[in-house]
Amino acid sequence: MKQHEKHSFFNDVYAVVRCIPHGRVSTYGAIAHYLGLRSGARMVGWALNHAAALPDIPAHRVVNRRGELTGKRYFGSPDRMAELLRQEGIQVENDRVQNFDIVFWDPSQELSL
DNA sequence: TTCCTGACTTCGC
DNA sequence: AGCGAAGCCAGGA
Repeated sequence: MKQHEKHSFFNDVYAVVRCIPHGRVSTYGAIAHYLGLRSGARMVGWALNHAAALPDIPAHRVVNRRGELTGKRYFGSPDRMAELLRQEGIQVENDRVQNFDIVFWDPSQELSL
């Protein structure tokens, strides 16, 4: 993959994450699938890791397919990610998003481009 | 160059 | 239901 394409992939991930509505969450796999990657879920997390430095990327709204806060250890404080979600009205219990099927936001279903 | 690792997902037992 | 292994792609050593 060329440098320009990688840059574009990063931008796409950031754009989708920025579109996640307040109080909703999405998953790595859903974003990867929306971007056309077969199993690029790990790449989404990898891109988000680099996006952690950017303040306007709500990376805390991206969890794994079971609603688990797998990326919490990259938010500085261990409970930072859970607190950010709770501030948006999302119930978090034992590092898991409650009512995940309700707050789940699928870009390929709700984001029409 | 090869080998290992990872904010994941899916399949099999 | 829960756990382990494989598949996946990109970067770093």
